[in-house]
Amino acid sequence: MSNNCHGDMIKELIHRYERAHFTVERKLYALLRDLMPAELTVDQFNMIRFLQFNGRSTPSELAEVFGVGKSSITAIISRLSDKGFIRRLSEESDRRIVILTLTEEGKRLCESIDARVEAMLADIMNHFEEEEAERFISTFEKLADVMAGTAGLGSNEGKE
Amino acid sequence: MSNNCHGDMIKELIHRYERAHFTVERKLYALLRDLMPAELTVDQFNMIRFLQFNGRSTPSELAEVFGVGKSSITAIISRLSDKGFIRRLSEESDRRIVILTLTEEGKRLCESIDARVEAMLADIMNHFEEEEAERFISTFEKLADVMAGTAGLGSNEGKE
DNA sequence: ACTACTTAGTTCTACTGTCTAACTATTCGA
DNA sequence: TCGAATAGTTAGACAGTAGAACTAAGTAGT
Repeated sequence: MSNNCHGDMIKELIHRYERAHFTVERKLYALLRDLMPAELTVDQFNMIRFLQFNGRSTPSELAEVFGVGKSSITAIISRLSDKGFIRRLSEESDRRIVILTLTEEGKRLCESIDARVEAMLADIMNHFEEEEAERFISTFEKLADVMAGTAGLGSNEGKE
Repeated sequence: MSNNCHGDMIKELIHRYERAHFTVERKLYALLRDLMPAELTVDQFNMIRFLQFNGRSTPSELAEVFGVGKSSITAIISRLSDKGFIRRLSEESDRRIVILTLTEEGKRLCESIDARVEAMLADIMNHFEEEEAERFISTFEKLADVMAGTAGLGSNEGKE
């Protein structure tokens, strides 16, 4: 077993990753939560945000992207629709499909929170040299690709 | 404004970070969820895991570490205690304090899930050169330190 | 054209995690 | 000893989640 030390090395790296991940995620979530206005949760903001980038979407697509069941999406969308941030429209060509878009108020709200979120992230990022940040994010993107590729393991396929 | 391009650079990095973060977190959570046995949620596993590393803890410490209110901890601990994974004991020297430890069954369960989680993470990590992984994790740890330091902004202090 | 299957989305029910406020029990301090 | 502080729990509310049953709409086979 000449690769014993290699295995231990991996184990060590995993352990370090887990610790850092735990801290970063908890803290980031807490910071985000503090930036939310009273009428919005972090999850609701993420949904609105996706719609702002995407322009429009459907419940099925959101369920796929967010990795949750469609009934969860219905619940979130209904709350956001009640608050007047999201509009539901039927697709002309296939009336089963629901088209989701932001209302003007939704767009405004999203932009104003977005600005604060970016400022917060910029604050954090300023603790790093540009080169280190660039390298970190590049690896992070590679990780995202790997994870997206490992999709098969996600096994949310064919649900509902 | 000679640093306009610098600001844009930061903005670009932030945007890339946000996209990668979103993908990685959603996927990681989905993978984790799939590793959980029927009787445990991901959050419950995280709590058990912390106790395994820490040996023992108290509701107050858990609330601090996990960044939530003490009543949330009571709820989670009660469920885990009902299932026989966690034991509640009163501290001799100050009977207000509750000491939390894992039962033997809790330890066993944690170890078996842990093995699977590590295998899953090792799988992902094998997509990277050791040097890149090492550098990534180092920056990640630095980020964790920065976030922990930014604690003041977390504003969960003095809650309850 | 009629029937059966599929797909998109919603509704209903149940559970977990969360917060806040009110409460109990214990300790500390003046 | 009495009042304040501390540790934890309880109760009530709500968001997010899953799963099963449901509606509405489109698709295919015959």
